[in-house]
Amino acid sequence: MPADPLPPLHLSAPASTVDRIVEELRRALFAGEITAGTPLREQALTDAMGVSRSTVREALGVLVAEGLAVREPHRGVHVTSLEAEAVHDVVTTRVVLESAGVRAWADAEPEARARVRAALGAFVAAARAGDDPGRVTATHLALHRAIVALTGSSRLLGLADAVYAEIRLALAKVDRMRRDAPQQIANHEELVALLESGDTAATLAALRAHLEEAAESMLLALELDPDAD
Amino acid sequence: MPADPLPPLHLSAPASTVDRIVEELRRALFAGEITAGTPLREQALTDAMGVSRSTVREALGVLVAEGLAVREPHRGVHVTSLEAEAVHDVVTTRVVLESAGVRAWADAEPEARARVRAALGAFVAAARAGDDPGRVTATHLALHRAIVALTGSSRLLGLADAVYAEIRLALAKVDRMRRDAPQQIANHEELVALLESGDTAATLAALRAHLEEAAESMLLALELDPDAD
DNA sequence: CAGTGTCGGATTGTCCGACAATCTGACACG
DNA sequence: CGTGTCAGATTGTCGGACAATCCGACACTG
Repeated sequence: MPADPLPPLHLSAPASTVDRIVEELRRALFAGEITAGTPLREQALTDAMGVSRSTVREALGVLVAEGLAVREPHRGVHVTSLEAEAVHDVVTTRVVLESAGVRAWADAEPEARARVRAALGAFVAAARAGDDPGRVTATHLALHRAIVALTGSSRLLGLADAVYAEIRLALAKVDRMRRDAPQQIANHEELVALLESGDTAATLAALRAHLEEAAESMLLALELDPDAD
Repeated sequence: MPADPLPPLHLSAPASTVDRIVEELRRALFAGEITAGTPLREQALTDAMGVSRSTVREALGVLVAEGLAVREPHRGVHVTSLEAEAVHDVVTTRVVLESAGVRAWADAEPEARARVRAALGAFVAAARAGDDPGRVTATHLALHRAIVALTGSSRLLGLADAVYAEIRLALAKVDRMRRDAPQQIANHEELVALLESGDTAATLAALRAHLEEAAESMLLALELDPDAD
């Protein structure tokens, strides 16, 4: 008998230069060192980071694919900025995508449901601990993502990710200045409780209300935002 | 008199080289000229298409971002297998997006509703005339697109476009070999009639049935095993 | 002065050639 | 039969180059 067939192991490849550039840009974005709307010039980044323009271009492509930046032909790449109108549009989109997840709750894989519960737990823990605000935002988004994942569709999840990427920056700002963490926790706990209850209509209503309220907070955060605190 | 303030016009930028490469690769993929799992070598594509390797690399990045191909570090990019599972996934996604349009019918802008009727007319005309099969597919997709547009959300429309881009060529193949044009016309006319009737539930059911049937045709056209759950 | 044509610098899109790092398969070796 | 080694193929990154395009300033016209 062969001893152990070896447990499944996986080795993460050493980060490529492109990955490191993307990572650094992401960090600067979320830290607020690069504000919304700022153009990301290829030559400037090339000089600043000591890599070739080809590599910078590829990194910018990744950022654009993630929705954190936008590319306009012959005009360059600039950091995604949310207009008020866009915020409402995002709400409409999120309502559609996440409602699909809510409707799928009953027929969803048990693991998918378990992942929603786990995501809720992680979010509550992070929000209660009041750690790293970035971590709160990440777990918050992860919860909403898990709801979309209830549909079991990788494409829907991908579409949702595109939307989340767009609002991640604004949401991070909201989470950073939000004083009502307990209220947020309660809202999400209620949402999941409604899901578990099986009352789809009520859940949908609560979801829509929650998303619209979140949009309000985002608009507020975006407006009364001179710069550093 | 103060002439018209000019209606909103938009000009589509001429396709970049990268776009044309991506388009050509997509075509080859759906045409079966490149089978699933085939590695896409940069040098080979460079030679075959008469463009530089940098450009090919960027195009491959787009394909990977779209999920049509996979990149493994230092090993290259290879075509993902368009499994039957993917087709079902697309149906789920389309049902969610287009159902949102159906639900929005009552509250939609009158122009948006008018555009659905116009799209239906164009599709029926093209299908009846049996013209250019490409035109049939275009008007067909335009109709479904118009339904999503009922939501009034540019983002939802953008997400739908991403999905349509992925299936456009497969759908063209279906439209080309489909002998049941009259049936197709009837289906879509019924769908819009249900919309007009205001019976949302019935419309949603018809939509789902239509999309699932379309998926069957697509699987058939792609010669895939229709069984996957 | 409003509107229009023109010019130059800045920036992107694409191309080319190069090289190190890494992967793959074959082959020799114990 | 398993292991070490090596050459070729392929990718990742670099640097430089040039045309196309965009942007702002400026001169011109009526």
